[in-house]
Amino acid sequence: MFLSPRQPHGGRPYNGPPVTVPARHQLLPAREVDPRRALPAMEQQVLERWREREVFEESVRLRAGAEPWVFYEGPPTANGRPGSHHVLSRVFKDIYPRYKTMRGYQVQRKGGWDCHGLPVEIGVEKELGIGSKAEIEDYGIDKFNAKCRESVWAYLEEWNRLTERIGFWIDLEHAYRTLDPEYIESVWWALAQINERGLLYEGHKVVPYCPRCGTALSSHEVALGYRDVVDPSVYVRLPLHFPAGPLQDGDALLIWTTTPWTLPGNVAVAVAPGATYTRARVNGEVLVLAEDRVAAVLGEDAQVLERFPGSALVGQHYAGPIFDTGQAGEPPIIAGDFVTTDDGTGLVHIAPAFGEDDYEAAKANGLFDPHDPKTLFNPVKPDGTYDERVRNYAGRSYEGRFVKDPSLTKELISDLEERNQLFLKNNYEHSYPHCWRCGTPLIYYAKASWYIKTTAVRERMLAENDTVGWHPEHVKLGRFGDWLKNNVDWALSRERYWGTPLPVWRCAAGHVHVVGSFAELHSLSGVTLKDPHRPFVDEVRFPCAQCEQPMRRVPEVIDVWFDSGAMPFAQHHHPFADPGADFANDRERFPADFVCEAQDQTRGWFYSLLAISTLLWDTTPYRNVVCLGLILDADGQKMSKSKGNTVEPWAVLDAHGADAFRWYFFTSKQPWDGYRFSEEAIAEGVRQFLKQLWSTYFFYGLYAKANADALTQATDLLGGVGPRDDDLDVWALSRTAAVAELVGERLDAYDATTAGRAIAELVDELSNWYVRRSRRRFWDGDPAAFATLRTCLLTVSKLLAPFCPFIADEIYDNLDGTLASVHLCDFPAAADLPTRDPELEDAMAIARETVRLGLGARGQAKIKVRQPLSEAVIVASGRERAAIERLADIVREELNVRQVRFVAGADELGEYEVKANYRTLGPRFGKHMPQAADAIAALDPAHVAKMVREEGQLGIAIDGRDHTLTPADVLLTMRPPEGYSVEREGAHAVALDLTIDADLLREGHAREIVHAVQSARKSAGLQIEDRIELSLSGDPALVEAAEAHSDYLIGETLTVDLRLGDDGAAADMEHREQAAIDGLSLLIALRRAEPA
RNA sequence: GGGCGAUUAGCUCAGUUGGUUAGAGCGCUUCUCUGAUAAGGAAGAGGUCCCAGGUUCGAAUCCUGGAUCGCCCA
Repeated sequence: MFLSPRQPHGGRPYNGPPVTVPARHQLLPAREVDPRRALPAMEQQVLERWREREVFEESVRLRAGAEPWVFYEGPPTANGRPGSHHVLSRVFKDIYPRYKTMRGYQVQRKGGWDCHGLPVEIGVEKELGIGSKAEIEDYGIDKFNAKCRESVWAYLEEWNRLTERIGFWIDLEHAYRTLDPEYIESVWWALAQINERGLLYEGHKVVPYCPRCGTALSSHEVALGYRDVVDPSVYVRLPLHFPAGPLQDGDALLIWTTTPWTLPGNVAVAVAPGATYTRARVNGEVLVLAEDRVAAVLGEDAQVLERFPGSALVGQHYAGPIFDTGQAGEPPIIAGDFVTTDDGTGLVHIAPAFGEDDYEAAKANGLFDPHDPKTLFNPVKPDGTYDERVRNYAGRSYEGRFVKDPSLTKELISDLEERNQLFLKNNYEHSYPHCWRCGTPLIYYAKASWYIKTTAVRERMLAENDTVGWHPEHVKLGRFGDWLKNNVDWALSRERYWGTPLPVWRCAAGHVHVVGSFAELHSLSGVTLKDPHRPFVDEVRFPCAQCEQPMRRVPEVIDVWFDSGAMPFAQHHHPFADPGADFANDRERFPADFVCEAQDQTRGWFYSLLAISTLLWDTTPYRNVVCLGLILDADGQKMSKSKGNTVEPWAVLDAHGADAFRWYFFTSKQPWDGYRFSEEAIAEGVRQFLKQLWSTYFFYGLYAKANADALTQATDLLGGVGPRDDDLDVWALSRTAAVAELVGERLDAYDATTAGRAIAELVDELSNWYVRRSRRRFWDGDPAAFATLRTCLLTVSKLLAPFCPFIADEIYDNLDGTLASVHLCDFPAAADLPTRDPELEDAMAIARETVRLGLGARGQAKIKVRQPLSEAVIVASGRERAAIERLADIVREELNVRQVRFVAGADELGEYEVKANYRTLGPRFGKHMPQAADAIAALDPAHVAKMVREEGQLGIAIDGRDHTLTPADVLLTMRPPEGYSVEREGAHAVALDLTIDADLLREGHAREIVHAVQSARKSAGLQIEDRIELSLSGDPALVEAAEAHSDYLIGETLTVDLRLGDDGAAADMEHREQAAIDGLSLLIALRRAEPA
């Protein structure tokens, strides 16, 4: 039964620390409710209670042995202050685990911290006032890394505080940390596994590189250093030795470059295979270039001799190399899909060591072996100077010359000129990246780098991705699927210091050994590392198994995304802590049922998780992913510290509370669409929802206290409250059940937004309809009303628990408290919920609509609702009429009329109009729909109404053919007559009789007087249950009205002694007020009556 | 340049498989109710559903093209 305490299924009884649950009658709340309670302060108290009762721990313990539901925490870095976007992801990481726990699953939540990486290093560099790798090495890698280790935790305390404050339940005490030796060992193990499959290799990566600092720059650093510069723009002839296809003797290819220093690295020329190329004659020579570029490059006088597609050039060779570098053979023309004809000549010189497109194109055409770094032709040394191979054809060496030296550029160009290969030179102004530290122009430069051959599992990753539930759905095939389709091998290594060391050792002969555990390293070298970080690990050497030469570790550390992507197993120190475990089939640990991060993680964590798990176990590491959008400020601007438009989480929490913060994120919009964040929006949620809920809860508490005696005796309602006789009770319970079903269904679909909005709607209905219409019964102490509202509130508190865990727990604890927290309860399931009565839900909707129309009619006539009227005339028939008749009392009271009368037809109130129902007839008539609609509109509405009512069908001729229409096919609409106070909508209208006779007027006055007395009671500071002595004097009409309705007056105002028209009595009362009613004056005097 | 998403009232957002006159909240104006609610209710003002084509009896919704904004990539 719904109200009875239940054992949560799938777990043991509560056996945590002793919990004090106040002994009390169940319909009575444990504590009084403060209507103006500040929510943040309330939340602090709830937090305290959670700590005392160990509610989080217990909520997990309780489900021991139950089916696991696995959550992975994507680790944040604690070296920066947490912001609002962290609150966003953390509350979404909280709501679903809470929900699933209440559904009976066991949800372990292990926290985690990402500790390595460039952001940490940069923070330390700033702190030390240094900015280059040389300076770090001068400072000492050991000391530098020690600083990094420290600074990782700079804001740990604030992270922990914020995590607790927002109600994010996660085990921070046993959080995994990517810097721990155990974690690193698991990462090593994974790399060794990948290596055993032959998927770890050394290749090249073309990176923005500062030749002076000798360091690669991150894209962020590159963005810091763009400057407008003037570079030479040179067009170079490449003669042909053996022209073929469309090419002829004496033709030359024409290429364009703004970086002449890359020409010695040339190994090919790329063309766009689909574009049109020409042989064009200008000044007696024939040049080959894209047709689109002829006029711009050769001038208007150039003569196009022949056109052909770029593909006709592919496979031909030109005379080369451009500079004498000792390269053998003639370089080829290849296809490049990146080649455009927007600038240059449509023929692009390819130097694979100096451009990413170049590198990929050369690799794709087999111009070097990507798995053998030595085969990539790179004549530039890491210090930015040419090596001994570069010379001109006169034999002059360029060895040792710095490639960005302007005088070198001049020499290279004049060398081309001397050989008659320079076609044109001018200047080119463009934005070019420079080193943000030293100002040197950056070069794109192929660095040796370690790769994981993820392309080997690309198809597998795509197949696995297909099984993942992405939210929003479009990420699967869109952003993420697209990324996977274009997957390239994972560049794993970083030439940095603070990171998981790459466990690769190599000897002078180039033999490679990948170490997969500390034990293995010990057995090879005899060394036991206390700290596996650099520089200690760098010192470990051991003899090569093949050649006996010493093996030394390569200097790189690994990409931090590999760290975090390894968390499914590394957080458990698998396989070292659980030898022999079948991890991939361990339902308690793998795969995750749920992960949740911001959308930028598609290329970050979501990818690294999938890649690693696919490499190791051929399977996805997660089943459902929720992607969160970006938080913008109220003007749609990205939040950033420099703009000063960030919203500090603490300010929001202090002012509005965690529930309000959470509620905003859950319900203001679908989370992946991003937010326009403002405190005002959060405050609105508080007013609209949290305060309304609190106020309903307060109302319950207030009247429960006032009726404590009656409720204490009403024990029969507690065993199990079935459907009540009262329509409002049944309706409220039915609506609650309906919303509970919907909320469960939506949360199962990871749609917290729709679920939350449904809860808000329910609370609104309870507050503004159920309670509003049931006040009298609460005033009278009707236990059924209390039991109903209590059931609804408790159900709401359970539905709301995953969303707003604080207010939900406060309400539960005070109204029920059987368990130590609402978070130990089961989520309301169908079997626990009150019975649905869809017919009544429907009827109530119609009744409310009728009331709305009636109030509209009153508004038109400008007659206050307090003034009773004799009659409301309602036009309705069939289902609607039955609904309103069933709920006539509610309609009557709400409209304040003495009776409601029904008229079946329009006859008395107006006329019908008849229209076709497009929805049913459209599919039937198709193209003939307009004729059908016309024919129906031409019918006599009264006849249609009669036929529909009496026959249930209607014959009609359309285009000379007979058709039978059902009542659903026609829509009857009211048209009101002139001069009536009528509100209408659809087939439905309400008219009010506006005659106010003396009797009605007296009753209206009586109600006004009661209202005035109630205000006086309130301003006199009386409690709602206080009895009073009351004296009314003044205008005779008012006194007369009070007399005529004295029973009503006495009952409403709790008067034990009523004096009318007695000025003397008024003089004795402490509290006197002058009231004006309908322009008449009334003196109200009252005092509290002593209890008998 | 490519991929993805968004565009509906002054603002924040709903809008189910295409169906009659496109909704809510906030804000504004007027009125009103209230012994729970700095709340609620009624009425009013406020819309080329980004634009242009197309499909259809019928398009905010489906298709094509374009614009603007955002994110990611190049």
